[in-house]
Amino acid sequence: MKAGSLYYHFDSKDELVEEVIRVGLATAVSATRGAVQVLGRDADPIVKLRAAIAAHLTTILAESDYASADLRILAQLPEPIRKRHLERQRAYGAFWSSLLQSAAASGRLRQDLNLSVVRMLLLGALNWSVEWYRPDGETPGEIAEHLSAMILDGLLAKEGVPAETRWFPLGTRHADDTSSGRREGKRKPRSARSARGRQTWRDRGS
Amino acid sequence: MKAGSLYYHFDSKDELVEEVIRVGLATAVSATRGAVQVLGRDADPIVKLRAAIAAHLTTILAESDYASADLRILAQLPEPIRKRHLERQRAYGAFWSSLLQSAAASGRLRQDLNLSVVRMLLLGALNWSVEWYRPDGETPGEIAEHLSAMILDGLLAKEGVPAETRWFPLGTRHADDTSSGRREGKRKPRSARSARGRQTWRDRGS
DNA sequence: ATCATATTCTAACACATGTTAGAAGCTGTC
DNA sequence: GACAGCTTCTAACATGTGTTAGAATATGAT
Repeated sequence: MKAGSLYYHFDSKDELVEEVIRVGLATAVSATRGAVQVLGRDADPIVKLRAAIAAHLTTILAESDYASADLRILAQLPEPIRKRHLERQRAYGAFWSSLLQSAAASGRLRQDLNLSVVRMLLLGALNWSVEWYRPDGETPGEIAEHLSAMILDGLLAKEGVPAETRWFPLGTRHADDTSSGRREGKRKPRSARSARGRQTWRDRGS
Repeated sequence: MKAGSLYYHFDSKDELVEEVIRVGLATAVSATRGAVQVLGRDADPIVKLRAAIAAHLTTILAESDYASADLRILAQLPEPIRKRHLERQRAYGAFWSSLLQSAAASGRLRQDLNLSVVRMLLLGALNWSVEWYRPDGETPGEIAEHLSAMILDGLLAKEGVPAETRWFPLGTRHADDTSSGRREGKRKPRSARSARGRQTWRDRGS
């Protein structure tokens, strides 16, 4: 299909984009909800969480290009589209919240964490995988197991853990490394350009 | 500065972009390395990890627009630039690997996880924060504490944990929800467009 | 085969974005 | 305050991208 043909189906490119991410989100929602639902109403909330993690990950990595497109472009969408989409995402976020809250209510989670932040970090670990996942590496299922292991063993309420390594304040900022080896490649010399021009700007990076 | 003036400093827009993400990466590297270095050679590897997490997060969220730009645009860079940048990132990845390996070598981490995957998931949770962080919510430091708590209490080697909730296979995919309520908004009717045209495409989303 | 309808293509257009040359405006030095 | 060198601006150009109308082609029913 050539570019122009698109306008038979959509009024504008933006409408197409919005539809793509809308379907992407819907696909992820459907897959994740479905994976949890088949477990039954009163399945272990932790098991539900694991299932949701695996389903979400599998969807964005292997099943839906729309879902991964969603994650990739969300940040640089035109404001009105972005706003509408964020609105749609709210329901999905609420679903994850409910998963976490159920787990918390069952007494299986530690009590000292803000579940909203936990949710964001959890979904972040999942979503960022579209940036590094390669089909020839670990499968989505294996990755999901890893994340579940990491996250849940941290979230599961447990006793008798040696609480030695406490939090540590931020270290001092260092100013090395910032301007790495200059690449003097094949630069066609240019009249008004001086080495100092570059230098000046670069210095702000440190 | 007007757009054209840029070309006094850079030969092309792509060169500017590459420089921005290069500085962004260098800033993150510098901050994180620095935060770990001030702890001294033989500080607790877990404490080092915590420091790295906090430093990385603070840099991308509050200190360097270049660093956050890096994360936001990396995915849709022109291939040659992207390739070079990935190459540069390798060293930073190796740094995180060494942090994890030190922790593992000290016997503080569980042995059943692939550290590469762990690293990716960890950095994913961190990096994705640029998508949702808002200055009026939790501070980068607080978020870092959350992530450290989640991640480390899962990673720290521990004994006597009731290993009840085991992994669960993916649930069946469901086909509901996918095409949510159609928005018949203010659509200017168009000659050749039929409802079925849209419908057809949409069906692929399920 | 024919026809109506659905879909795609062509070829132009408008508009946005990347780029350039040269003029103009700075800044610091003698 | 005049000069040289650095930096920015102006105003054009080139190229890329979003969009359109109408011609061309595919599809399915009769």
